[in-house]
Amino acid sequence: MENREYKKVIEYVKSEIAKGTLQLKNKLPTERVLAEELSMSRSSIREALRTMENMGMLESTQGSGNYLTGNLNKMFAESIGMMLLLKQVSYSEVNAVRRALETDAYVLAMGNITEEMEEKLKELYQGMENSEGDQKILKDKEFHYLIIRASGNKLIISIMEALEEIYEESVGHILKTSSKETKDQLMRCHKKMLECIIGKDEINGRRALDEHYGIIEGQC
Amino acid sequence: MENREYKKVIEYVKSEIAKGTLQLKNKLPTERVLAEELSMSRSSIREALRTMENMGMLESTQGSGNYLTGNLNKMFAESIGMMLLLKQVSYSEVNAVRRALETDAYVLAMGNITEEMEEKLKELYQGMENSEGDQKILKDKEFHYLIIRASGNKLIISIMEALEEIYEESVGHILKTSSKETKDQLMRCHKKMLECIIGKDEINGRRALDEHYGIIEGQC
DNA sequence: GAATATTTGTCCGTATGTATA
DNA sequence: CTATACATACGGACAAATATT
Repeated sequence: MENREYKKVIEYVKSEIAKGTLQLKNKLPTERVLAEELSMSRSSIREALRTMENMGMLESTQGSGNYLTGNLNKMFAESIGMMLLLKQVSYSEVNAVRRALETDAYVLAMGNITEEMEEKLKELYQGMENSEGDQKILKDKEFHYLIIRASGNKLIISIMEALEEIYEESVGHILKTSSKETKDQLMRCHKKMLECIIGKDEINGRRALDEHYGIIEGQC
Repeated sequence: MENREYKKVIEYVKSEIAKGTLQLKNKLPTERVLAEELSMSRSSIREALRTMENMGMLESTQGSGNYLTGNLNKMFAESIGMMLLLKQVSYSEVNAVRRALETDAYVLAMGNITEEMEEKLKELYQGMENSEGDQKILKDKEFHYLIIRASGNKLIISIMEALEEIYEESVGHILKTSSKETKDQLMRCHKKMLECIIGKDEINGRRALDEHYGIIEGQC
């Protein structure tokens, strides 16, 4: 069907946001009030509220009310996870998206990164070298995501954080099972990434990231 | 809340897909049967079905049933549209994601493109030169999306198609209101993109796309 | 084509758990 | 602690669209 009743509620919420009368963290009218105002049953209102909750638009708290939130990023993980489950896309294709976005983020980060961040990156890199197992994987992730966050592009950050959940087993597994040679290769990539972001060397930085993702791709 | 009843239904559907007992286009058990099997009320079942419908996982048809579909891409448009509405991300940031993904798609397309596609691209380019207004915008879009589809990466295609809806007014508007000089500049980019994809010249092809998006960005 | 059964769409009423004043 | 407001969940009823006989 196309003409769904519950879409009226979503349209209502959107218009209230557009008008400025509904803002983040604000409480929505109660279900009964919404039902009356929009001339719908509570059931239909609730179906709409559920979809919006699932989307990350709002959060419902029993006994209190429905509050506008803005956690839309979790939907990226849901959608792509479902696509993977239905085999509509492959892990390799998801990986290509990751590479494209992280490369872009890396270049953007080059222009934004502060000295504090550079120090933190060095710290994380050293941490990677001096640790093993889960600890190393954690430092690795922090290394990448510090750069991604430093890009300042909130959409890229959202998507990459969503994809992090999907990959945390898969890539983690790769890192655990790969040979020492592969691990050393990855460490050299990280070192180059670190050097190039400090030295603002975009070309070699891109190469390091490309090599990094090439190794990951090869282990899939 | 975290422990939502309706999530049981989503988990149920996911597990059926994983087991292979539920496939695309298949009909789900009726709402009443689901209610009985999962020991829930029909209302709760319906809330779950609605969220899944909204997600693009299934389609409900009155009098018939609920059928598993796989149109997850529409959720990308919804989520990003909502982020834009809430001003959590800017059009400029969305543009950066488009650039990153289209550039990746462009390079992938270089390796996949057939002679027929190249002919079609030439045709579209000529069509752009020889037309004006909405017709020109349409050819422009077709030109870009032929390349994107030629990339073969179904996730990139999904995301870009979702972003197309969001940008179709915004970019269309830019093309309508920009000066002749800007338009000529864009045409030169398209020409370079065409030449480089045929000549497998990745470096200059990337440059052409970068220039193209730089112009779009400048008009925002 | 018509009649009947099935299934989703919508609504209402009620009971319960939770948050808030 | 009490009372009120609110979301959560259930079950029943009827309408509307579809499928089946």
